[in-house]
Amino acid sequence: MGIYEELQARGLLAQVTNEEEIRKMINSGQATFYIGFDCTADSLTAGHFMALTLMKRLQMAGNKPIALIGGGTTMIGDPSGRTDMRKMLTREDIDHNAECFKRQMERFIDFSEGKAMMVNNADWLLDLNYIDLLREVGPCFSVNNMLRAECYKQRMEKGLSFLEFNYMIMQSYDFYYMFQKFGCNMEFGGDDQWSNMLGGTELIRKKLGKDAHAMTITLLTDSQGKKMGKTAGNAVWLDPNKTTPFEFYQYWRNVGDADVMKCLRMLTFLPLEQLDEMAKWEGSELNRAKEILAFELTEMVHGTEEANKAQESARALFAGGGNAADMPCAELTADDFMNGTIDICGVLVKSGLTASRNEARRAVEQGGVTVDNEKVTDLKTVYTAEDFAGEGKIVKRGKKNFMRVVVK
RNA sequence: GGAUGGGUUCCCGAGUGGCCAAAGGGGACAGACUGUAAAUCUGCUGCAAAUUGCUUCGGUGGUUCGAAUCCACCCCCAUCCA
Repeated sequence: MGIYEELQARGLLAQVTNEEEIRKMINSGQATFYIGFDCTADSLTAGHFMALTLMKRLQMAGNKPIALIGGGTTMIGDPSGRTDMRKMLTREDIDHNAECFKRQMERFIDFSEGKAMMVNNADWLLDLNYIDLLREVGPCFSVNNMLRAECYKQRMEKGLSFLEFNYMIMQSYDFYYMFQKFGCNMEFGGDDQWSNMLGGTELIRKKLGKDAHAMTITLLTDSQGKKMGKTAGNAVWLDPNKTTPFEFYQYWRNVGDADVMKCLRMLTFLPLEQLDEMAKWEGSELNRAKEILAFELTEMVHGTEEANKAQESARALFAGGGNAADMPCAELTADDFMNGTIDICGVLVKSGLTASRNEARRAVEQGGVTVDNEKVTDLKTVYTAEDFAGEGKIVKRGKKNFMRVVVK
Protein backbone atom coordinates (compact mmCIF):
# COMPACT_ATOMS: atom_id res chain seq x y z
CA MET A 1 0.00 0.00 0.00
CA GLY A 2 1.48 3.30 -1.06
CA ILE A 3 1.23 6.58 0.72
CA TYR A 4 -1.44 7.73 -1.71
CA GLU A 5 -3.65 4.80 -0.81
CA GLU A 6 -3.02 5.38 2.86
CA LEU A 7 -4.04 9.01 2.63
CA GLN A 8 -7.13 7.90 0.80
CA ALA A 9 -7.94 5.26 3.40
CA ARG A 10 -7.62 7.83 6.14
CA GLY A 11 -10.09 10.03 4.37
CA LEU A 12 -7.63 12.85 3.94
CA LEU A 13 -7.88 13.47 0.23
CA ALA A 14 -10.51 15.82 -1.12
CA GLN A 15 -9.64 16.93 -4.65
CA VAL A 16 -6.71 16.28 -6.95
CA THR A 17 -5.81 17.66 -10.35
CA ASN A 18 -4.62 14.40 -11.85
CA GLU A 19 -5.05 11.30 -9.77
CA GLU A 20 -2.79 8.92 -11.69
CA GLU A 21 0.12 11.32 -11.99
CA ILE A 22 -0.08 12.29 -8.35
CA ARG A 23 -0.37 8.72 -7.16
CA LYS A 24 2.74 7.75 -9.08
CA MET A 25 4.62 10.80 -7.94
CA ILE A 26 4.06 10.63 -4.22
CA ASN A 27 4.22 6.87 -3.98
CA SER A 28 7.69 6.95 -5.48
CA GLY A 29 8.81 9.92 -3.43
CA GLN A 30 9.17 12.20 -6.44
CA ALA A 31 7.13 15.07 -5.17
CA THR A 32 8.46 18.35 -3.95
CA PHE A 33 5.35 19.84 -2.49
CA TYR A 34 4.45 22.93 -0.58
CA ILE A 35 1.84 23.95 1.90
CA GLY A 36 1.35 27.59 2.71
CA PHE A 37 0.69 28.92 6.17
CA ASP A 38 -0.57 32.45 6.58
CA CYS A 39 0.73 33.96 9.76
CA THR A 40 -2.35 35.71 11.05
CA ALA A 41 -1.62 34.79 14.68
CA ASP A 42 1.40 34.08 16.80
CA SER A 43 0.76 30.38 17.08
CA LEU A 44 -0.30 27.55 14.82
CA THR A 45 -3.67 26.02 15.60
CA ALA A 46 -5.19 22.58 15.68
CA GLY A 47 -6.39 23.39 12.19
CA HIS A 48 -2.83 23.67 10.93
CA PHE A 49 -1.97 20.50 12.73
CA MET A 50 -3.52 18.29 10.11
CA ALA A 51 -1.47 19.99 7.42
CA LEU A 52 1.65 19.37 9.47
CA THR A 53 0.89 15.69 9.91
CA LEU A 54 0.27 15.47 6.20
CA MET A 55 3.66 16.97 5.49
CA LYS A 56 5.17 14.45 7.82
CA ARG A 57 3.38 11.52 6.25
CA LEU A 58 4.57 12.53 2.82
CA GLN A 59 8.04 13.22 4.06
CA MET A 60 8.22 9.75 5.57
CA ALA A 61 7.33 8.40 2.13
CA GLY A 62 10.36 10.14 0.69
CA ASN A 63 8.80 13.29 -0.66
CA LYS A 64 10.23 16.69 0.03
CA PRO A 65 8.07 19.23 1.82
CA ILE A 66 8.39 22.96 1.54
CA ALA A 67 6.77 24.83 4.37
CA LEU A 68 5.85 28.21 3.00
CA ILE A 69 5.37 30.91 5.54
CA GLY A 70 3.09 33.56 4.16
CA GLY A 71 4.92 36.67 5.28
CA GLY A 72 3.93 38.29 1.99
CA THR A 73 0.45 36.89 1.44
CA THR A 74 -0.57 37.72 5.00
CA MET A 75 -0.11 41.36 4.01
CA ILE A 76 -3.08 40.85 1.68
CA GLY A 77 -5.33 38.48 3.65
CA ASP A 78 -7.10 35.48 2.20
CA PRO A 79 -10.83 36.10 1.70
CA SER A 80 -11.60 32.42 1.01
CA GLY A 81 -14.78 31.35 2.69
CA ARG A 82 -14.88 34.36 4.94
CA THR A 83 -17.76 36.73 5.31
CA ASP A 84 -15.72 39.71 6.44
CA MET A 85 -12.36 41.22 5.72
CA ARG A 86 -9.45 40.22 7.86
CA LYS A 87 -7.88 42.72 10.14
CA MET A 88 -4.85 44.26 8.48
CA LEU A 89 -1.70 43.25 10.26
CA THR A 90 1.44 45.31 10.49
CA ARG A 91 4.69 44.21 9.02
CA GLU A 92 6.13 43.76 12.52
CA ASP A 93 3.27 41.53 13.66
CA ILE A 94 3.62 39.37 10.60
CA ASP A 95 7.35 38.97 11.07
CA HIS A 96 6.85 38.05 14.69
CA ASN A 97 4.17 35.52 13.82
CA ALA A 98 6.34 34.01 11.12
CA GLU A 99 9.07 33.45 13.69
CA CYS A 100 6.66 31.72 16.05
CA PHE A 101 5.39 29.46 13.28
CA LYS A 102 8.88 28.52 12.37
CA ARG A 103 9.73 27.36 15.86
CA GLN A 104 6.58 25.29 16.14
CA MET A 105 7.03 23.63 12.79
CA GLU A 106 10.52 22.54 13.52
CA ARG A 107 9.13 20.19 16.11
CA PHE A 108 7.20 18.22 13.54
CA ILE A 109 9.12 18.33 10.34
CA ASP A 110 12.69 17.25 9.85
CA PHE A 111 14.41 20.15 8.13
CA SER A 112 17.89 18.65 8.29
CA GLU A 113 20.08 17.83 5.32
CA GLY A 114 17.79 19.07 2.61
CA LYS A 115 14.93 16.80 3.68
CA ALA A 116 12.62 19.76 3.78
CA MET A 117 12.77 23.49 3.39
CA MET A 118 11.13 26.43 4.94
CA VAL A 119 10.71 29.60 2.92
CA ASN A 120 8.90 32.86 3.36
CA ASN A 121 7.09 34.41 0.45
CA ALA A 122 7.87 37.86 1.79
CA ASP A 123 11.27 37.24 0.19
CA TRP A 124 9.88 37.47 -3.31
CA LEU A 125 6.44 39.04 -3.04
CA LEU A 126 7.43 42.20 -1.23
CA ASP A 127 9.77 43.39 -3.96
CA LEU A 128 7.40 42.87 -6.85
CA ASN A 129 6.83 45.85 -9.07
CA TYR A 130 3.18 46.47 -9.77
CA ILE A 131 3.36 47.13 -13.49
CA ASP A 132 5.88 44.38 -14.11
CA LEU A 133 3.75 41.90 -12.25
CA LEU A 134 0.59 42.91 -14.07
CA ARG A 135 2.31 42.48 -17.41
CA GLU A 136 3.86 39.19 -16.41
CA VAL A 137 0.92 37.32 -14.93
CA GLY A 138 -2.09 39.58 -15.40
CA PRO A 139 -3.00 38.23 -18.85
CA CYS A 140 -3.16 34.70 -17.41
CA PHE A 141 -6.05 35.42 -15.08
CA SER A 142 -9.62 35.76 -16.19
CA VAL A 143 -11.57 38.03 -13.90
CA ASN A 144 -14.74 36.30 -15.02
CA ASN A 145 -13.35 33.02 -13.82
CA MET A 146 -12.05 34.41 -10.61
CA LEU A 147 -15.41 35.86 -9.74
CA ARG A 148 -16.97 32.47 -10.21
CA ALA A 149 -14.57 30.86 -7.74
CA GLU A 150 -16.32 29.15 -4.89
CA CYS A 151 -14.13 30.78 -2.29
CA TYR A 152 -15.43 34.25 -3.14
CA LYS A 153 -19.09 33.25 -3.14
CA GLN A 154 -19.85 34.45 0.34
CA ARG A 155 -18.04 37.66 -0.31
CA MET A 156 -20.04 38.53 -3.39
CA GLU A 157 -22.92 39.35 -1.07
CA LYS A 158 -21.08 41.31 1.54
CA GLY A 159 -18.44 42.89 -0.61
CA LEU A 160 -14.93 41.97 -1.60
CA SER A 161 -12.16 44.50 -1.72
CA PHE A 162 -9.63 44.66 -4.51
CA LEU A 163 -6.90 44.02 -1.95
CA GLU A 164 -8.26 40.62 -1.08
CA PHE A 165 -9.25 39.85 -4.62
CA ASN A 166 -5.55 39.82 -5.39
CA TYR A 167 -4.85 37.11 -2.87
CA MET A 168 -5.38 34.40 -5.44
CA ILE A 169 -2.88 36.02 -7.73
CA MET A 170 -0.26 36.21 -5.01
CA GLN A 171 -0.75 32.58 -4.07
CA SER A 172 -0.58 31.54 -7.69
CA TYR A 173 2.58 33.53 -8.10
CA ASP A 174 4.11 31.67 -5.14
CA PHE A 175 3.61 28.35 -6.83
CA TYR A 176 4.88 29.69 -10.14
CA TYR A 177 7.97 31.08 -8.44
CA MET A 178 8.74 27.97 -6.43
CA PHE A 179 8.11 25.71 -9.39
CA GLN A 180 10.97 27.43 -11.16
CA LYS A 181 13.20 28.13 -8.23
CA PHE A 182 12.88 24.99 -6.11
CA GLY A 183 11.40 22.49 -8.53
CA CYS A 184 8.23 22.45 -6.50
CA ASN A 185 5.76 20.36 -8.50
CA MET A 186 2.80 20.07 -6.19
CA GLU A 187 0.76 22.16 -3.85
CA PHE A 188 -1.25 20.94 -0.89
CA GLY A 189 -3.78 22.79 1.10
CA GLY A 190 -7.14 22.74 2.77
CA ASP A 191 -10.08 22.12 0.49
CA ASP A 192 -11.10 25.75 0.84
CA GLN A 193 -7.91 26.61 -1.02
CA TRP A 194 -8.82 24.68 -4.15
CA SER A 195 -9.55 27.65 -6.39
CA ASN A 196 -6.45 29.52 -5.23
CA MET A 197 -4.39 26.44 -5.95
CA LEU A 198 -5.80 25.94 -9.41
CA GLY A 199 -4.81 29.53 -10.12
CA GLY A 200 -1.23 28.40 -9.61
CA THR A 201 -1.32 25.32 -11.79
CA GLU A 202 -3.03 27.31 -14.53
CA LEU A 203 -0.44 30.03 -14.32
CA ILE A 204 2.38 27.52 -14.62
CA ARG A 205 0.76 25.88 -17.61
CA LYS A 206 0.14 29.17 -19.35
CA LYS A 207 3.52 30.72 -18.64
CA LEU A 208 5.77 27.69 -18.80
CA GLY A 209 3.73 25.11 -20.67
CA LYS A 210 4.36 22.62 -17.87
CA ASP A 211 2.20 20.56 -15.57
CA ALA A 212 2.08 21.16 -11.88
CA HIS A 213 -0.27 19.45 -9.49
CA ALA A 214 -2.56 20.37 -6.70
CA MET A 215 -4.21 18.27 -4.07
CA THR A 216 -6.49 19.28 -1.24
CA ILE A 217 -7.08 17.77 2.17
CA THR A 218 -10.55 17.25 3.52
CA LEU A 219 -11.31 19.89 6.06
CA LEU A 220 -11.75 18.41 9.49
CA THR A 221 -15.36 19.03 10.33
CA ASP A 222 -17.53 17.53 13.03
CA SER A 223 -20.74 15.65 12.43
CA GLN A 224 -22.63 18.93 12.26
CA GLY A 225 -20.36 20.16 9.52
CA LYS A 226 -18.60 22.71 11.69
CA LYS A 227 -14.88 23.19 11.40
CA MET A 228 -13.09 21.45 14.22
CA GLY A 229 -10.27 22.88 16.26
CA LYS A 230 -12.25 25.71 17.72
CA THR A 231 -13.99 26.20 21.00
CA ALA A 232 -16.53 28.98 21.29
CA GLY A 233 -14.98 30.72 18.35
CA ASN A 234 -11.51 30.50 19.82
CA ALA A 235 -8.88 28.43 18.14
CA VAL A 236 -7.23 25.53 19.87
CA TRP A 237 -3.62 26.62 19.78
CA LEU A 238 -0.51 24.52 19.65
CA ASP A 239 1.35 27.00 21.83
CA PRO A 240 1.13 25.72 25.44
CA ASN A 241 0.94 29.31 26.69
CA LYS A 242 -2.22 29.93 24.70
CA THR A 243 -3.88 26.55 25.09
CA THR A 244 -2.46 24.50 27.93
CA PRO A 245 -1.64 20.86 27.25
CA PHE A 246 -4.49 19.95 29.57
CA GLU A 247 -6.98 22.05 27.63
CA PHE A 248 -5.64 20.62 24.42
CA TYR A 249 -6.07 17.10 25.77
CA GLN A 250 -9.58 17.89 26.95
CA TYR A 251 -10.59 19.29 23.59
CA TRP A 252 -9.94 15.96 21.92
CA ARG A 253 -11.18 13.95 24.88
CA ASN A 254 -14.53 15.65 24.42
CA VAL A 255 -15.13 15.20 20.71
CA GLY A 256 -18.51 13.79 19.81
CA ASP A 257 -19.02 10.05 19.40
CA ALA A 258 -19.59 10.49 15.71
CA ASP A 259 -16.27 12.22 15.23
CA VAL A 260 -13.76 10.11 17.15
CA MET A 261 -12.85 7.63 14.49
CA LYS A 262 -12.62 10.30 11.86
CA CYS A 263 -10.18 12.25 14.01
CA LEU A 264 -8.14 9.18 14.79
CA ARG A 265 -7.84 8.34 11.12
CA MET A 266 -7.06 11.80 9.94
CA LEU A 267 -4.82 13.06 12.70
CA THR A 268 -2.96 10.21 14.33
CA PHE A 269 -0.27 7.94 12.99
CA LEU A 270 -1.82 4.80 14.45
CA PRO A 271 -1.78 1.95 11.92
CA LEU A 272 -4.94 1.45 9.92
CA GLU A 273 -5.42 -2.12 11.19
CA GLN A 274 -5.57 -0.88 14.76
CA LEU A 275 -8.04 1.80 13.77
CA ASP A 276 -10.25 -0.74 12.04
CA GLU A 277 -10.35 -2.69 15.31
CA MET A 278 -11.35 0.41 17.25
CA ALA A 279 -14.05 1.23 14.74
CA LYS A 280 -16.01 -1.71 16.15
CA TRP A 281 -16.30 -0.09 19.55
CA GLU A 282 -19.67 1.27 20.51
CA GLY A 283 -21.40 3.42 23.06
CA SER A 284 -19.42 4.14 26.18
CA GLU A 285 -16.55 2.04 24.84
CA LEU A 286 -15.83 5.03 22.66
CA ASN A 287 -14.55 6.78 25.73
CA ARG A 288 -11.49 4.59 25.39
CA ALA A 289 -11.04 5.71 21.82
CA LYS A 290 -11.36 9.33 22.88
CA GLU A 291 -8.71 8.85 25.50
CA ILE A 292 -6.39 7.38 22.92
CA LEU A 293 -7.08 10.19 20.51
CA ALA A 294 -6.44 12.83 23.14
CA PHE A 295 -3.27 11.19 24.35
CA GLU A 296 -1.82 10.60 20.89
CA LEU A 297 -2.36 14.17 19.78
CA THR A 298 -1.18 15.73 23.01
CA GLU A 299 1.93 13.60 22.87
CA MET A 300 2.70 14.71 19.34
CA VAL A 301 2.22 18.36 20.11
CA HIS A 302 3.49 18.69 23.67
CA GLY A 303 5.58 15.59 24.26
CA THR A 304 5.07 12.40 26.24
CA GLU A 305 5.57 13.94 29.64
CA GLU A 306 2.93 16.63 29.17
CA ALA A 307 0.54 14.11 27.66
CA ASN A 308 0.91 11.89 30.70
CA LYS A 309 0.32 14.79 33.04
CA ALA A 310 -2.78 15.85 31.17
CA GLN A 311 -4.13 12.35 31.26
CA GLU A 312 -3.41 11.98 34.97
CA SER A 313 -5.18 15.22 35.77
CA ALA A 314 -8.16 14.30 33.66
CA ARG A 315 -8.49 10.97 35.36
CA ALA A 316 -8.09 12.52 38.79
CA LEU A 317 -10.85 14.93 38.03
CA PHE A 318 -13.38 12.80 36.23
CA ALA A 319 -12.72 9.23 37.21
CA GLY A 320 -11.35 9.57 40.72
CA GLY A 321 -7.87 8.40 41.51
CA GLY A 322 -4.97 9.64 39.42
CA ASN A 323 -2.72 12.44 40.45
CA ALA A 324 -4.10 15.84 41.28
CA ALA A 325 -0.70 17.47 41.57
CA ASP A 326 -0.48 18.11 37.83
CA MET A 327 -3.69 20.04 37.60
CA PRO A 328 -3.61 23.57 36.31
CA CYS A 329 -2.78 25.80 39.20
CA ALA A 330 -3.69 29.36 40.10
CA GLU A 331 -1.88 31.39 42.71
CA LEU A 332 -3.36 33.99 44.99
CA THR A 333 -1.23 36.75 46.44
CA ALA A 334 -1.55 38.60 49.72
CA ASP A 335 -3.11 41.53 47.82
CA ASP A 336 -6.06 39.39 46.87
CA PHE A 337 -7.16 39.16 50.49
CA MET A 338 -9.16 42.05 51.89
CA ASN A 339 -8.85 42.15 55.64
CA GLY A 340 -7.41 38.68 55.49
CA THR A 341 -10.27 37.10 53.57
CA ILE A 342 -11.41 36.63 50.01
CA ASP A 343 -14.96 35.74 48.99
CA ILE A 344 -15.96 32.98 46.63
CA CYS A 345 -16.49 35.35 43.72
CA GLY A 346 -13.04 36.76 44.27
CA VAL A 347 -11.53 33.28 44.16
CA LEU A 348 -13.32 32.47 40.90
CA VAL A 349 -12.23 35.69 39.25
CA LYS A 350 -8.66 35.61 40.48
CA SER A 351 -8.18 32.03 39.41
CA GLY A 352 -9.47 32.88 35.96
CA LEU A 353 -12.40 30.48 36.23
CA THR A 354 -14.83 33.30 35.52
CA ALA A 355 -14.28 36.53 33.65
CA SER A 356 -16.13 38.81 36.04
CA ARG A 357 -17.72 38.86 39.46
CA ASN A 358 -21.14 38.85 37.84
CA GLU A 359 -20.32 35.66 36.05
CA ALA A 360 -18.95 34.19 39.27
CA ARG A 361 -22.12 35.16 41.07
CA ARG A 362 -24.26 33.43 38.45
CA ALA A 363 -22.14 30.31 38.58
CA VAL A 364 -22.59 30.09 42.35
CA GLU A 365 -26.31 30.84 42.21
CA GLN A 366 -26.82 28.10 39.66
CA GLY A 367 -24.98 25.57 41.74
CA GLY A 368 -22.03 25.24 39.43
CA VAL A 369 -19.27 25.93 41.89
CA THR A 370 -17.45 23.39 43.99
CA VAL A 371 -14.53 23.81 46.37
CA ASP A 372 -12.78 20.60 47.31
CA ASN A 373 -15.84 18.75 46.05
CA GLU A 374 -18.25 20.63 48.26
CA LYS A 375 -20.88 22.67 46.54
CA VAL A 376 -20.76 26.36 47.39
CA THR A 377 -24.19 27.96 47.42
CA ASP A 378 -23.65 30.98 49.62
CA LEU A 379 -22.27 34.03 47.87
CA LYS A 380 -20.93 35.29 51.16
CA THR A 381 -18.62 32.33 51.66
CA VAL A 382 -15.16 33.63 52.45
CA TYR A 383 -11.75 32.05 52.71
CA THR A 384 -8.54 32.96 54.45
CA ALA A 385 -5.00 32.48 53.30
CA GLU A 386 -4.66 29.43 55.55
CA ASP A 387 -7.44 27.71 53.64
CA PHE A 388 -5.24 27.60 50.58
CA ALA A 389 -2.07 26.59 52.38
CA GLY A 390 -0.08 23.55 51.29
CA GLU A 391 -1.78 21.67 48.47
CA GLY A 392 -4.40 24.38 48.17
CA LYS A 393 -8.01 23.77 47.22
CA ILE A 394 -9.54 22.45 44.06
CA VAL A 395 -12.07 24.94 42.76
CA LYS A 396 -14.44 23.87 40.02
CA ARG A 397 -16.79 25.90 37.88
CA GLY A 398 -19.09 23.59 36.03
CA LYS A 399 -17.99 20.08 35.31
CA LYS A 400 -14.93 20.72 33.29
CA ASN A 401 -13.35 23.93 34.46
CA PHE A 402 -11.23 23.77 37.52
CA MET A 403 -8.07 25.07 39.14
CA ARG A 404 -5.98 24.05 42.05
CA VAL A 405 -5.80 27.31 43.95
CA VAL A 406 -2.86 27.93 46.24
CA VAL A 407 -1.68 31.00 48.06
CA LYS A 408 1.37 33.11 47.22
C1' G B 1 -19.38 61.70 -8.04
C1' G B 2 -25.22 60.90 -7.72
C1' A B 3 -29.68 58.15 -5.76
C1' U B 4 -31.55 54.64 -2.26
C1' G B 5 -31.25 51.40 1.94
C1' G B 6 -28.26 50.35 6.12
C1' G B 7 -24.47 50.29 10.81
C1' U B 8 -28.03 47.95 17.83
C1' U B 9 -24.96 43.65 22.92
C1' C B 10 -20.63 37.30 21.02
C1' C B 11 -23.71 36.62 16.08
C1' C B 12 -28.48 37.37 13.49
C1' G B 13 -32.21 40.78 14.45
C1' A B 14 -36.57 43.95 16.88
C1' G B 15 -36.81 48.71 18.93
C1' U B 16 -38.02 55.41 15.93
C1' G B 17 -38.24 60.47 22.99
C1' G B 18 -39.03 58.13 29.33
C1' C B 19 -42.19 51.67 30.88
C1' C B 20 -34.62 50.21 27.63
C1' A B 21 -29.13 46.97 30.00
C1' A B 22 -32.61 47.15 25.19
C1' A B 23 -37.93 41.85 22.36
C1' G B 24 -37.04 37.23 19.69
C1' G B 25 -33.65 33.56 17.80
C1' G B 26 -28.71 31.36 17.59
C1' G B 27 -24.32 30.53 20.21
C1' A B 28 -21.86 30.35 24.92
C1' C B 29 -22.22 29.23 30.05
C1' A B 30 -24.68 26.59 34.41
C1' G B 31 -28.20 22.69 36.25
C1' A B 32 -31.02 17.81 35.43
C1' C B 33 -30.37 13.22 32.59
C1' U B 34 -25.68 10.59 30.92
C1' G B 35 -20.43 7.88 29.32
C1' U B 36 -16.07 14.01 30.45
C1' A B 37 -20.71 11.88 24.12
C1' A B 38 -25.22 13.26 21.47
C1' A B 39 -30.34 14.54 21.98
C1' U B 40 -33.82 16.69 25.38
C1' C B 41 -35.67 19.85 29.38
C1' U B 42 -34.61 24.13 32.83
C1' G B 43 -31.97 28.38 34.09
C1' C B 44 -28.78 32.17 32.50
C1' U B 45 -26.17 35.70 29.20
C1' G B 46 -22.87 44.30 30.11
C1' C B 47 -19.85 45.81 34.65
C1' A B 48 -19.58 46.82 39.82
C1' A B 49 -18.52 48.59 46.68
C1' A B 50 -25.39 45.52 44.08
C1' U B 51 -33.28 46.58 46.06
C1' U B 52 -28.54 50.93 44.02
C1' G B 53 -24.82 52.96 40.70
C1' C B 54 -21.95 53.01 36.15
C1' U B 55 -20.81 52.02 30.87
C1' U B 56 -23.13 50.35 25.96
C1' C B 57 -26.95 50.89 20.15
C1' G B 58 -20.80 53.53 13.81
C1' G B 59 -18.11 58.63 15.46
C1' U B 60 -18.30 63.72 17.18
C1' G B 61 -21.11 67.69 18.63
C1' G B 62 -26.19 69.63 19.56
C1' U B 63 -31.70 69.87 21.07
C1' U B 64 -34.25 68.09 25.63
C1' C B 65 -35.74 67.56 32.55
C1' G B 66 -34.68 62.90 29.69
C1' A B 67 -31.71 60.30 23.36
C1' A B 68 -30.43 53.69 20.54
C1' U B 69 -34.65 56.84 19.05
C1' C B 70 -34.78 63.99 17.10
C1' C B 71 -30.99 67.63 14.53
C1' A B 72 -25.95 68.72 12.24
C1' C B 73 -21.48 67.13 10.43
C1' C B 74 -18.36 63.00 9.65
C1' C B 75 -16.87 57.64 8.96
C1' C B 76 -18.11 52.80 7.13
C1' C B 77 -21.17 49.05 4.20
C1' A B 78 -24.72 47.26 0.35
C1' U B 79 -27.62 48.10 -4.19
C1' C B 80 -28.44 50.91 -8.66
C1' C B 81 -26.51 54.93 -11.87
C1' A B 82 -21.68 57.10 -13.64
